[in-house]
Amino acid sequence: MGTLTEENYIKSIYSLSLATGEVFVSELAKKLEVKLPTVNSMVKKLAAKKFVAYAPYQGIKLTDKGKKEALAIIRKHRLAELFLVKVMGLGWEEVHEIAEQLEHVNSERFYNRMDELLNYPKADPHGEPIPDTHGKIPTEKRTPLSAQKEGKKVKIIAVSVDQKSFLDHLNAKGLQIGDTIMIVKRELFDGSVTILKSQKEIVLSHQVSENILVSGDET
Amino acid sequence: MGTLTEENYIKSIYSLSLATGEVFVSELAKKLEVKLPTVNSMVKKLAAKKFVAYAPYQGIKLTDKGKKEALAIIRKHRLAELFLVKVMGLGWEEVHEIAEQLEHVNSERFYNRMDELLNYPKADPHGEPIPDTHGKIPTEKRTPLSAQKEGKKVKIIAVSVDQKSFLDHLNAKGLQIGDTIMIVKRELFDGSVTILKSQKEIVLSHQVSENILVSGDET
DNA sequence: ATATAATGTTAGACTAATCTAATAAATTAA
DNA sequence: TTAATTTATTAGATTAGTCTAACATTATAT
Repeated sequence: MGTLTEENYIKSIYSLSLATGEVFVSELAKKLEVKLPTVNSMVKKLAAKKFVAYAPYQGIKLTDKGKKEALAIIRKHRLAELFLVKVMGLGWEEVHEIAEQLEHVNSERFYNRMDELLNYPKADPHGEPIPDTHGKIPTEKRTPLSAQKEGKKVKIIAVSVDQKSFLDHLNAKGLQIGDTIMIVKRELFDGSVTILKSQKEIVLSHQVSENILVSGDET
Repeated sequence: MGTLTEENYIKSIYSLSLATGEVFVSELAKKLEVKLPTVNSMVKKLAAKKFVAYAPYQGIKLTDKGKKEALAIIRKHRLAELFLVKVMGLGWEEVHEIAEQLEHVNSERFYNRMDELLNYPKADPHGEPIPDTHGKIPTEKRTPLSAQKEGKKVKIIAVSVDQKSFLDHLNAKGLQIGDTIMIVKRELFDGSVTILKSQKEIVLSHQVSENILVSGDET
């Protein structure tokens, strides 16, 4: 375990490097809302502690140790979110901020008890998978709603953003994780998508539909 | 709200100054496990922020602002402890450490929801009163078990220490908050006390009995 | 292929929280 | 009532995390 700040860097490096396996100083600086030199010196420190592999002017990569640390934090964050929703009755759009704080609580007991009370859940309220104590992530095929063929029937399994404004929008449209929907129409002009959920048509902008993840393959 | 460190200083100042209304630099240093100059500079900072009133070589006193802050932190700590016991099923002897971390979580929503789920409780698992959102503390007359007359029947309402070793000891003796007991004998020699709880005699050392608080007046 | 733009690094300073060593004030004891 | 002891303060250094300004490298665009 590192400091709170180190944990936040590791978490961000993890999520930003998911796609390509590495992340650049500028991306991290933007995400963490600090200046480039700050990231630079922090990354050197994380490298000294063997959380990341890094050479000047190259991308930053997590080591196995760093990945393990990242997954431990993510596990805590997602368990906390689900706990806040299921046990404490809060809304999925308001738990992210609280979980950002709870994820730094250091207590195996606290988190293992949560896991137990929630009956070893596989995903958080946004559909994101919850790593187990060994850092193992349950995987399920998922693609953006925006990439689905017209006529296809799919299940919403996750959202790829957890900003309150976005979740509020989904709440307003009456959409949630687990819903089965049918793709009615994809507009070429603006990329908006019309879907059918229990007899009701719902129109989603491209920006929204690309952040809704559904079961199954790409088109 | 101050920093985490400031919050810990304010909390300690509050508890150490409960009896006399003030606390000395050396006491604080001991409690917080830091050196005197560290406390000295921190106290100057807290004074600049109007959390404490302080003049060199004098005792440290919380201002009204400081008291309010202290009570807000204590409220969060005690709610968290009770929540961990009642909702999460942890033991009263293991929740203190976790609550020390949870008390710094910044979320009205989180704590008010806890309060609601616990049905606006008056005391934590150790019997300590829980301040309300305005910092008001429910009071109840309480005196150490060690100061009770032989033959008296009293109810255990709190413990004045929450070290795991002490609570483990009470668990082993089968005593808990809410128990009604009778004082059988007070030994003059070593101050130990023999009590009766549901037909069973239990012997408690002076050190233990002075940290068990019971209903009612002094002898 | 060189100039320009974008990105990354180094140097040096700042704040928060801590420390040790030296000094000062207050208290206690002779 | 002075000396010794305890307690508190000041001065100066250290580490973590941040910043700005200056410089260096890499990428991009004529």
